[in-house]
Amino acid sequence: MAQKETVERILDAAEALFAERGFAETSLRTITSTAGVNLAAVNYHFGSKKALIQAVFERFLEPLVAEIDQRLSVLEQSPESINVESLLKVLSSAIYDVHGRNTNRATAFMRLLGLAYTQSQAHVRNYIAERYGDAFQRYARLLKPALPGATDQELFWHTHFALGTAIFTMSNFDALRAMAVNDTGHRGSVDFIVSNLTSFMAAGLRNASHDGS
Amino acid sequence: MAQKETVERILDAAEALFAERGFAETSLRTITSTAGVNLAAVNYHFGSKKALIQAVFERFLEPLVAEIDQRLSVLEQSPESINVESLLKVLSSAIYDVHGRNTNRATAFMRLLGLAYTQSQAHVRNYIAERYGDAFQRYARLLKPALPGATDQELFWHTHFALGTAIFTMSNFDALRAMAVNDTGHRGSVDFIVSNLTSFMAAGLRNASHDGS
DNA sequence: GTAAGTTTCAAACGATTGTTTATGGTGGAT
DNA sequence: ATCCACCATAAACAATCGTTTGAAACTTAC
Repeated sequence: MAQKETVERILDAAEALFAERGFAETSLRTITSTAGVNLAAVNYHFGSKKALIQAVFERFLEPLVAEIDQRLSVLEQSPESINVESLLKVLSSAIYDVHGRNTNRATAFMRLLGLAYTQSQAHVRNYIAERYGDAFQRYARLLKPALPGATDQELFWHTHFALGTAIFTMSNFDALRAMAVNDTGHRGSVDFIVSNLTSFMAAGLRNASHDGS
Repeated sequence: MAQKETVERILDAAEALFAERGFAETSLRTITSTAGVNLAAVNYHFGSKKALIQAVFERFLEPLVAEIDQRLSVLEQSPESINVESLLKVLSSAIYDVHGRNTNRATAFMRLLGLAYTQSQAHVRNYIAERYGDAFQRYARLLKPALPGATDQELFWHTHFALGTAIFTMSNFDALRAMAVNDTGHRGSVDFIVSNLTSFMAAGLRNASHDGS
């Protein structure tokens, strides 16, 4: 009866529970019990809870970064098509491609990315920075000529403003959608939200530099 | 020797520690020991840890919301001057006025606001939503005519995109400035960053609706 | 000075946490 | 069948958590 490996069942349960409640708020016992495995299995297969957290991130970041890297290479082959929108599109469609139409997993992934920043788990941030710093640098190098007229200082801050917009939205995705139902009557499709988010970020990146101050 | 009341010393320590590490990651024992009070004092004066968290929020949200409310009333007296920039300016200058040039406390305040969203403490979000929902609604009602052409759905999401931009930036203010020194050689003055942040948010709010999708 | 009310204090409580141990079971190779 | 590496299991471990307790210390009022 196609029993999943213990390791994968732990990763599945941990991913969902971490996304739902955060790291500190999720105990190994709830992870192992929803995974249907023994408590000691986590420490046996991963070594520690911290290592489990990193394993969860590695499992979904690895294919995502590979996908982004490939798409950037494609984009570089026709440099005239490189602009803010196409660069942002690389990110959103990479996410979409990796997780397909499994929106549950996609939103879990988004929340995890947000938690990586906001939950003060230093080891997670260090791990991500060390492992995927190069990919980020490559992206930044491509973004720079797409925003002519911006100083290095402005480029830095505007990039992180945009990053913050995306991460905040992602990490509160479910809560925001619930509020949207209350306030507007519509939950908003993922496509609608992502498209609006991209527009917002692009407009901010483009026009912030040319404003008053 | 002007000994602060126990209650205030607990609030001071809790505010700083919560902002630094989050709620679940901060134990009552570290709070009481850095405050120099007995462990039982928290439960004696506040009743529980949850009540302490809410008290921390109440202490800094109360004067801030009052300040914002007053500034909105002033703005409403000359309706022709209501636009995206002036509405954003209300928020930034209200924060500046409440915390003065005490940037330590201002950034702690911002991180707390961010944590209220990201850390999955439902009781905190419920408390804030229930207590300050009206103030938020008032702001949204003023923002709506300042963004003509946007549907209710777009207005909701763009507002929260902008909110996310600000909260993310502020809640990682120190870390971002440290990175800025590495990447650009400049730390960036508070005025420079706030001004750029405001421009970014205004541009996003303004132009997101008129784009492709 | 005594009594009542309020705050502080050290100590303990029960519950939960991540981790470890010691025991058994399983499947494949010799 | 014997051995061995691998994995699962139940139980216990030590540490930490929020909370409670009961008595001591202090303040206030008469």
